Amino acid sequence: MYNTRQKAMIAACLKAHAGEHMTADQIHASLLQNGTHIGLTTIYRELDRLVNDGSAIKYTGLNTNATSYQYIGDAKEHGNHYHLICLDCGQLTHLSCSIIESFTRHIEEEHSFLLNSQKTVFYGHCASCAEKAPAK
Amino acid sequence: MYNTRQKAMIAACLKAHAGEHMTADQIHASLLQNGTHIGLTTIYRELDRLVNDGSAIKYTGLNTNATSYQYIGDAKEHGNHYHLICLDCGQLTHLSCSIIESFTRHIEEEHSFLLNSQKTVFYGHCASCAEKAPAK
DNA sequence: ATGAAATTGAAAATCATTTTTGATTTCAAT
DNA sequence: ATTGAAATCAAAAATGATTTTCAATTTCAT
Repeated sequence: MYNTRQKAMIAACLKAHAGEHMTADQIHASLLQNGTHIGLTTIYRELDRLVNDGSAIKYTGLNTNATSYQYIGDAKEHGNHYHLICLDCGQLTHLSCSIIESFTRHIEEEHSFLLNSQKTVFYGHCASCAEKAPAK
Repeated sequence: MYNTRQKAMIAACLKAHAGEHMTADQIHASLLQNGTHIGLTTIYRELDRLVNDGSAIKYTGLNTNATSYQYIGDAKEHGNHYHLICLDCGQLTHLSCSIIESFTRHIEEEHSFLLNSQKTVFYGHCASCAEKAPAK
């Protein structure tokens, strides 16, 4: 795998926005603002690679219809943690808690299923959004 | 909301395939085989309604790129349960287990997040697929 | 039976993503 | 440094799932 300016820039852009998730288009636009033009095709290709690496998560079907991506750290360091996404505001929270291990183990031992923490995303409502919209 | 033949047939088709998930196209084709032609537009519209009702789940980004739907029971009876999907074979399992409540409560009390069991899907590997492909 | 409101569905539009293709870049070997 | 094969890039065209439009049809409360 060759190292290219494009790969570096795309990864850098995602890292720079580590708190948010971005669509391929947004990354494209953001890079343009910094004077760097990279083909959308390349951005899609590279995002796929980052997701496979485990360096980014891919979100489909959030409030919008466009797929978005978020940086979650270099391939190695992502321990066993999950992500919570608010269905209203889209805010993402990292869930790092000892309960994960016991839960994962239970699912594995009692239900014969190996959870994938990278592909699984918990959807729901964050505290502030849950207040606004009364329980349904 | 008016009752129509189309609504009935689409729901019936999903129920008839309760174990699997189907794309809009597959439903369209399946109905055709039974001699019923219903516009794709209508099928999409109706599927959205079923999902909002909580009578069906919508899956995006499984192995494929097409969205698929699965019947999960009438609006009322879907208690607090989750769904496990195997990333390899696509098999869906219902997770009804007391651990859900304690897990949900923990997330709510300790992490201020209200999980939505309809929107959240656990991805991973079922027992038989996990065997075939050694742990990665 | 009547008609307003809801629904249907064909055709056209949308739009994110993928494919194609040919040019360009990387980097290991010389 | 030069070379060249493998990898990568990116514009344009294609794809294909989903949505929108809108006129015709159907439902059901009155």
